[in-house]
Amino acid sequence: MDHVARLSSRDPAGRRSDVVAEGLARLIQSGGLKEGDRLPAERDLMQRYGVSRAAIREAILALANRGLVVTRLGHRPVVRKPDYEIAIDKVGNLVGHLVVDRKGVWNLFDTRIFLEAALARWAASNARRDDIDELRAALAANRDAIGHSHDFDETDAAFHAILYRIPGNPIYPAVHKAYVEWLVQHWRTMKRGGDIDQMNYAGHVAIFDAIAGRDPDEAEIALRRHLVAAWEFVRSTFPAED
Amino acid sequence: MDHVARLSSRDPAGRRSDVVAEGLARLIQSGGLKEGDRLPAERDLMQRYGVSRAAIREAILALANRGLVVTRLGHRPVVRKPDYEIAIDKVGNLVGHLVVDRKGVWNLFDTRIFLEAALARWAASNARRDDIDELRAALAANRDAIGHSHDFDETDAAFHAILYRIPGNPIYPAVHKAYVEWLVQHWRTMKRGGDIDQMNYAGHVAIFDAIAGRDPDEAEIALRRHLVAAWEFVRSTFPAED
DNA sequence: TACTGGTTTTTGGTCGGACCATATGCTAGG
DNA sequence: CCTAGCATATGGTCCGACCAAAAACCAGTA
Repeated sequence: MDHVARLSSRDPAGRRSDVVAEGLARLIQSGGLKEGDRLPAERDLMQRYGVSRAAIREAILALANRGLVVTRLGHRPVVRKPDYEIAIDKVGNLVGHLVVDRKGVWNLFDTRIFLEAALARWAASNARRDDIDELRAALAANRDAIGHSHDFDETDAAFHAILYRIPGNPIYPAVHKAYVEWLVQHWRTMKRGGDIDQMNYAGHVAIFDAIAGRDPDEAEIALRRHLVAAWEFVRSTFPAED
Repeated sequence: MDHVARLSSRDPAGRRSDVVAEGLARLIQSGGLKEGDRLPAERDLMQRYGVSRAAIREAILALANRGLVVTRLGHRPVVRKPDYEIAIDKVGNLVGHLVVDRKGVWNLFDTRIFLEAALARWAASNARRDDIDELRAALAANRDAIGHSHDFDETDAAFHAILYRIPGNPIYPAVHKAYVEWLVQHWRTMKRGGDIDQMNYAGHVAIFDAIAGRDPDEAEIALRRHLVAAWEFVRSTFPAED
């Protein structure tokens, strides 16, 4: 009944902490520990699993690194079921380490252009009436924010976010959030005037018109043009190279 | 200035292990420790950072969980510069925890269809001569493998992999590798005969013909048809109908 | 010289106990 | 009733020790 039997001195399963982490992970995803539940104290767990507290701590740390629990000092670890956003968030700090050069950032930005172009195409073909209405509203908000850098960035991201939401797959919004987080540092540094906002807004208008006009090819073209122009600003944040 | 831990002696912004991990991570990405290098022994690090070995161990474990180092028993941790494949691999074992139900798997498979359809479209428009040749060769190998389940799976994946390689962005192959790993468990379980292979091969032929014929719309349609059919088999591995 | 085998050293993995820092809850005093 | 303060719970850190696996070393042999 108790699958967390004590670990014998000769265990084929690798590190103790891995065994504990695996057990706890299974416990969580099997529903034995629901989201928000606090898992047992370290001193309890070391008795249940028959291992030292160090092993327990390393196991919990592993879970925390995977995003399955959150740890606060003085608190028991709290279970947090992983969703796509957390998953991509976790890989985010890794990606942040490898988009340090222009090539890395371009690879990332390239996939954004590619994915978002496909999303624009999809929207042009499959967007529902209220999707279009939402885009229209976001576009209006974006226009009203021209000249106010912070607000414009907000409404800009909001407009693009709708494209990621239209297919109804929760993975896309998570990816979008990741793109914004990864790339924001590369354009937040540059000063810009209302003319740039004007240009970006015009790009949004073109995208919207194509989608509302149910023209997939034009939607893709408009979006590519818009993002390629945006890339020019991102690349300008890098020192001169090839 | 943001998430970087301050090294102030007054108020350590985080746990000691976090400070150490951050320091080592910075050391790695700054090139102080090149790929393949073995970082100092735990007993050395505890002296350098002036913290206990437990803190060092937790720091190294954190790095290992992030994929920046690999640890083997009796070995010093070996630096492994993160690449896209590792990044997605890391998020992979997380995703594996949340694609337990059909809805989760469908969300994932849906993105694959979406992305791969866009890739097929791209290939139809932008593939070079040798890309086409490679597809043709992969198609032939796939045909010859009909009836041999294992070989067919191999050549099947190889054919699709080419689509991910054509844009020349290393992120796509990494994503493909992840798809295969995440989804393989859901179709490896089902028995199938040569007729299924025949059907899948026919799908590949249709995709290739459309790409070679430079017909983006048809390429996307053919690929969607192919993968939607494949999904039917994936879904059949789930017991209850909802 | 080159190989082979075992011995010593290095190094990660584990353990137990202790102390500290913080959060929570209980309790006594206003 | 409310608040300050103490007791408790719990995570964070440290120490010193031992074990096991891998590596490094070295002597003996062919």
